[in-house]
Amino acid sequence: MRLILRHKSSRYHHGHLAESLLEAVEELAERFGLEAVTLRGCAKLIGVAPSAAFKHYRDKRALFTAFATRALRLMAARMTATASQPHEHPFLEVGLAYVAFGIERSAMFQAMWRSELIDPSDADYRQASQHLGALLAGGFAESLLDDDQRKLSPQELLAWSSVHGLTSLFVEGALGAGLDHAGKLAYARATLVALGPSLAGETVA
Amino acid sequence: MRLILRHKSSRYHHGHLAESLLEAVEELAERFGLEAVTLRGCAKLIGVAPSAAFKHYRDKRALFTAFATRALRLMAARMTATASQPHEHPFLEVGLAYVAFGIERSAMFQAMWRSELIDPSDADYRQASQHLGALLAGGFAESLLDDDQRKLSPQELLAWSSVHGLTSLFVEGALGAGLDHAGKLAYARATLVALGPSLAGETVA
DNA sequence: CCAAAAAAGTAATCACTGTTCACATTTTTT
DNA sequence: AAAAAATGTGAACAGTGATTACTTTTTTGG
Repeated sequence: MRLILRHKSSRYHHGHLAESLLEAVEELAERFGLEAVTLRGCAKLIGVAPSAAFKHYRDKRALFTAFATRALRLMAARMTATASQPHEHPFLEVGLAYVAFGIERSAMFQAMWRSELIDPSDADYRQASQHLGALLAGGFAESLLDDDQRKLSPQELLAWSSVHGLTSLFVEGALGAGLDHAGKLAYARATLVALGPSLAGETVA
Repeated sequence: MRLILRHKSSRYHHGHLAESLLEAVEELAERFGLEAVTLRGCAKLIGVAPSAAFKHYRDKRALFTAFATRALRLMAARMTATASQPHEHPFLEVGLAYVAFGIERSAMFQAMWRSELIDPSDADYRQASQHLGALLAGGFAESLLDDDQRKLSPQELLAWSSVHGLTSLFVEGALGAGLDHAGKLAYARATLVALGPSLAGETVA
């Protein structure tokens, strides 16, 4: 990932600072961990004064909320792309897209579920999370992070939980330490295949 | 939970500072979130100078590692207690113990999986995580966080993933926002019951 | 077209954080 | 009882998020 620095040499205005800050968050989070991401660190990486960030985000939480929002949208896009193609077992492939996104962009996956860093009243964030929720409905869950969510059926929740748990264990480092990307995905596929019997006869399957 | 303050009025030595700091971490994490827990905040809550903490823990990470270690041990104890009683469906009950622990002590559950806050080379931590791993073996997983872990069977990993994912979704706030404790557990039970067909004929079931 | 307003940057400063260090007090050991 | 070890205190340090007054650039309306 290439960071957008300044447009030309030493221009006063950066031009894409809001965008660049999001990229810096991911860059630093992937390298040093989400907890280690610092507003000043992001600003320095981009080559801008720390206080410039506050012209685009009210505070650090707003920046992370925007980062989580982007994560939700990217994940949704990936699942949509997967679902739009014909597959023998749609749930399996969409579930694997969920896992793959988590493994490949672990900082984003962690950020989108770390509620302490997110402002849930943010409009963009709410919209993105509801959109992902609608997508999961096509896969295995109706409504995500919604106040008046209908109760998912046991099979739907089981499907979501399995996929989410599998991804979390990989991302948290509790699983697959010795496996490369392909190995993790193969392991995940075998696990989700084993879920088949529990979903048989469901629209989810 | 009552915090241990000072033994008598204004005694110079606290007497149980290491222990008290761990309790303070949980207290503050449950109230304000794990990210908001501060060494100085813990010290102030106990009524001690900030620098006193460093006589018992090398740094903040060491304190959190001890906290995660305690979490692993408490969870292991709870699962052991559940497994030691006769049940019609042992996996189901042990899995529900996992979920219940996460819901009731969410700060601990979050801390034990937040690898950025943990020193994985800590001897106590390693021992506790291996012990929990051994317990999961009786339930559904052989080896946790182990370098040379054998590959879990798809069914074993599926069981662990489902339980872990379910707990995570509850703890992260993505699920069950409108449910009380009993409601969440009932929801979890229904979900894990639905996993039955996938585990049929396994030692796990 | 250009002055005025808005947008987007800077530098200095604030309170708070983790951490260290020299020192004080208590407890334990010899 | 003296010495040593353990466990506390208080004052510092650099790094953090955040605010403020100010500067520079871009956009806009008569």
